[in-house]
Amino acid sequence: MTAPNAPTPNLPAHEIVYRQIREMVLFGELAPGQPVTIQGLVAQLGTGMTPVREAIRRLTAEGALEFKGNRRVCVPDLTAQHLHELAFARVALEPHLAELAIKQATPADIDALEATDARVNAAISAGDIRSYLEQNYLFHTALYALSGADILCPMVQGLWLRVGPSLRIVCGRYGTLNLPDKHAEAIAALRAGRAADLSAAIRDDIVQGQDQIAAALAEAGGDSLA
Amino acid sequence: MTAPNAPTPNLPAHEIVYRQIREMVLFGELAPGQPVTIQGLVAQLGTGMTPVREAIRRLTAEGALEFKGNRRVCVPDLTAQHLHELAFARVALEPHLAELAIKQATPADIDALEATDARVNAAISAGDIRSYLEQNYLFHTALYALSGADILCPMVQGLWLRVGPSLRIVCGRYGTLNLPDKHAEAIAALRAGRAADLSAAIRDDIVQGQDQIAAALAEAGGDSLA
DNA sequence: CGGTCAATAATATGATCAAATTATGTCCTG
DNA sequence: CAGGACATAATTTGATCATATTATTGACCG
Repeated sequence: MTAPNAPTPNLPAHEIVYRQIREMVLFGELAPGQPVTIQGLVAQLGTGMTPVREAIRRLTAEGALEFKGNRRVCVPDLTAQHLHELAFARVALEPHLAELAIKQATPADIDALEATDARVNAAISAGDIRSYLEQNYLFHTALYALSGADILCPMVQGLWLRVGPSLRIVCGRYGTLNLPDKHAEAIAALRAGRAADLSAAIRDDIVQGQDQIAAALAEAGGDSLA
Repeated sequence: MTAPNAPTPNLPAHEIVYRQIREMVLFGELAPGQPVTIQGLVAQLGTGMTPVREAIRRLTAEGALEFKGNRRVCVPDLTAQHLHELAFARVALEPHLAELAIKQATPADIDALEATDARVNAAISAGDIRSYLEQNYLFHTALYALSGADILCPMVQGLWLRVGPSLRIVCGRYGTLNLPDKHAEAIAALRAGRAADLSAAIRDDIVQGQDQIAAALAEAGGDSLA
């Protein structure tokens, strides 16, 4: 009855809408500072306004969207201070999740991560920004998910949700050439069971990426990347 | 037409409802594992169901409520692992916020904190659990707010939102006698400008509190406090 | 003990109301 | 006479509610 590509017809509409808008933010379809209107999303996604409202509330709570004063919602525009806070939180949490993951990872898990990293490199070579953002996100997310941390993983995903739009801007402006890639070191450490090395690789990856955004922001002058 | 106690008629209803439910969770009016129905809240709060739906989505995103499979929402029941994750995140973030706060705090700010701490102690002496939870939350929140960290502060508040219900259970079960109170040390360090001491005091406060919950959970046997 | 039916609660749509922003026109000033 | 600013009106947008639809739960009957 349903089309073959309807894997989860039981999923509520607000969940679908939430994921759609979330991907728009994560992979840069919505730029920082860009206003987001409920009715615009209703028209764009072809659904009622209640699911859209609920999705926006959720994303606002996660920091992916921001209440801009008078009932106006937009994608947040990061300041240097915000970037600093995000870097601190990421360095505090993500290496720890990686260390937890090392105890749970099976060889099959590591192979899957390596395959994802190959797609990351392919995207970098091809200069495909969208694909790079997706696969890079997938690499980190999949690694952390191995930790089985029910609370910390969603927290970290919230941090990525805040960094996403700015990362997109930086990639679009300076290309995918000198992007951070400590993934190979991370995978090697994961295979060898060297927790400290894995932790360091992830930390370096984070710091490099954040430094690039910070540099772009400093070059842009003001508080904004827009 | 409206009652005299309508101080903010301009605030949207979903915001009001959100804060009401949030306080219920934070201060233990809703117990862990307790199911939360939309219509129950509609009847209890005397509002429409749309604001209630939006508030529930927001709280679910923050981890204060949990989607329990079949479109059922309830207050999460912490396992030992979840408690461990929360303790890690709190220790990673809250002492840092305290250190940031020390640079911004004015004498008036510190006096206000001391007044709040006095109310914490009064609540402990009186055995008033609800007041203790409120004032203790207020003490930490106000301290961290001094840091001016727009991203980290809401993150930490999300952590408190998850701990709240369990803390209430523990207080109700074992009383307010041997609760952690490193607040005096924290205030002294804050006045003296000793960042390391302040950081240590906050960390000890967190660890003691979490250890109490962990002990209660271990005594209860299973994964649950309920 | 299993299956079916009814009741209940959540999901989702559309309509209505209120608020805000934008655009326009007029008046005042240089 | 021209340009800008303020006030007002209109359109756009968000908030809320009432209602219909659907799925799940629990009970009752075979």
